[in-house]
Amino acid sequence: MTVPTPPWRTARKRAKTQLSQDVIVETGLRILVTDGSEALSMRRVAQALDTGPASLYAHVSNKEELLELIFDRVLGEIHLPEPDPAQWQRQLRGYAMEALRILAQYGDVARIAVANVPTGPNALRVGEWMMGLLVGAGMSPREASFAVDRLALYITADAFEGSQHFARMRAAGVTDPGAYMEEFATRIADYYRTLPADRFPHLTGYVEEMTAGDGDARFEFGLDLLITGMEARLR
Amino acid sequence: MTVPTPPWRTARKRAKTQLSQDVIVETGLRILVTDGSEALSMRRVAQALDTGPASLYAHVSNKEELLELIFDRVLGEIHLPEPDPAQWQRQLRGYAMEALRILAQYGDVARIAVANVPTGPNALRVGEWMMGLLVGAGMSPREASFAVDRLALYITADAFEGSQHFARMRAAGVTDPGAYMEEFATRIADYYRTLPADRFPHLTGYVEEMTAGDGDARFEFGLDLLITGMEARLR
DNA sequence: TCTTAGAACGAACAGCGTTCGTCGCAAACA
DNA sequence: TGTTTGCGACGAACGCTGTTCGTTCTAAGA
Repeated sequence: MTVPTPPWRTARKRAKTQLSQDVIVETGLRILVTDGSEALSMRRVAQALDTGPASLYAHVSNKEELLELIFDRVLGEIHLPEPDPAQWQRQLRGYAMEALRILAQYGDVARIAVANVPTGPNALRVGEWMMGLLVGAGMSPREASFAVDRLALYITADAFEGSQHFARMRAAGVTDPGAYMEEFATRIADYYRTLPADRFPHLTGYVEEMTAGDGDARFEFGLDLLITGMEARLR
Repeated sequence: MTVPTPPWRTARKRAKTQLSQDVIVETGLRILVTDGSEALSMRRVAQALDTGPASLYAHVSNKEELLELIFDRVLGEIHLPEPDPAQWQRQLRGYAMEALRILAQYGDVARIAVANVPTGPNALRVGEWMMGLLVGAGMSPREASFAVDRLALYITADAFEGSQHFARMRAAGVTDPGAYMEEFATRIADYYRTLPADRFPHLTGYVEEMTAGDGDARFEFGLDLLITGMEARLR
C-alpha cells in the first residue's frame, strides 16, 4: 500500500534516529561490548549513528563525560537486595561478586571508576545501599564510608586489570579466554623457572603455587581479606 | 682556546649523546616527573633527545615496553629491609607505605602495573622479598602468593587513582594539591547535601564523615583491612 | 509570517603511535 | 687495504585520535 514519495515533496532529512544523549550512550555501550574499549572512539560512535563526530558534542561535552554516563548506565544492572545487616558479610560478598561480573563484561569502563568519585544516579544508589548495610551492622559512619570507598576501589581495580588482559587477548587475536590465561600462566611459570635459585629461592621454589588460581579465586581471596578485616573492626 | 673545526675535517655526527635504552628510559622518567604522564609521548622523548620518534624504536619496541622499563626503574627506588617474619605486619605496612609514596611521585606508571604481571628485575626483587616475609611468618605458599598479588593490586590501584586526581589538578591549572583536594571534597559534600533525604538517608546524613580523611588515611584504612585479614588466616 | 535558538555537520587542527625506506657509519671479512 | 654487510639514525608518511570553528538548516515561539 506504500506509494512513492511525490518528487515535489521535500525529502525528509531526519529519517534516521534523532540524536540524543541516550542513544549516544547506548551506542557507545554497544561498541564497547562488541568491539572492546580500544574501539570506542567519538568517531566510531558518530559513524554508528551515521553522522560526524562534531554532532555528538551537542549532547555530551566530552569523551570523559560519555564514559561516565556509560559507566553509570552499567552500574544500573547491578541488582541490590533489601539490606539485611544480620548477614552483611554474605550480602556484601554477593554484591562484590555481581559487580565484578558485570563490570568485567564492559572492558575499560572500570577505568573511569578508578579515577572518579562516581556521582551518577546508580552510583549513588549503590553507595546508599552499602552505607545502610554497614552502618546497620554497627559500623561507625566514618569507618563505613571508608570501607565503601576501599571496596569500590578494589572491585574496579580488579575489573580494570581483567579488562587489560582481555584487551591484550583481543589484540593477540585469541578468542578463548581460558586458553589465553593458561598460556599466560605457563609463560610466567617458565620464566620463573629460569631464574637463579640462590637469589630467588621462593619464586623458583613455589612456581606452581604462584601461578595457580584463576582470576575469580584471586578476587575472592582479596575480598575475604577485606571482609575479615571489617569484621575485626566490628568486634 | 677553541678553534674552528677545519672544513676538510668531516663534521662529527655523533656529538650528542649516543642513543641507548638507558638514556631513553631516563629521559622518559624525567618527562614523567616534570610534565606529568599525559605529556609522555614517544615524540616528546625523541624531541628531548634531539632526534625523531622513529629512532627510539631501535632500542624500545613499544611505548608499552618503554613504560614497563620505566616502571621497573621506579620500583628500584623502593628500599627493602632484611625480612623479619616476627614483625611481618610492621614490615609489610612499611613497604606498602613507601611503595605508594614512590609510585605516587610518578603519575601514570602505576597503570602499567595494574595491567601486567610485572617481570622486571626490581619487580622480582620485591616479589621475592614479600614471599619470604609471608612464608616465613607461617603462611602457605599459595596463600602468600595470593596475598602478594592482592596487596600489589591494592597499592598500584591507589597510586593510579591518585595520579588521575593529580592529572586533573594539573589540567585545571591548580598547583597546590591540598587546596585542590579540599575543593574537591567540598564540591562532593555540597552535592550530597542537595540529594533527597528520603531516598538517600545515609548519604545526606553522614556528609561530613563521607568526605573526611585524606588519601593517606583512606589508603592506610584499606591496608589495615588487608593485613588484619591476613593475620586471621595465620591463626 | 518572521525571528531566533540550537542541533547538525563538514572541515580542519594539533597531536598521537608506528612503519617504511633510505642514508651513512663502522666493524668484519677477503 | 679494499669491499661488503649489518645496523642505528631518521625524514616522511599513514591512519588514527579528541576537539573546535563556522556555517547551514530545522523547528518552535512571537
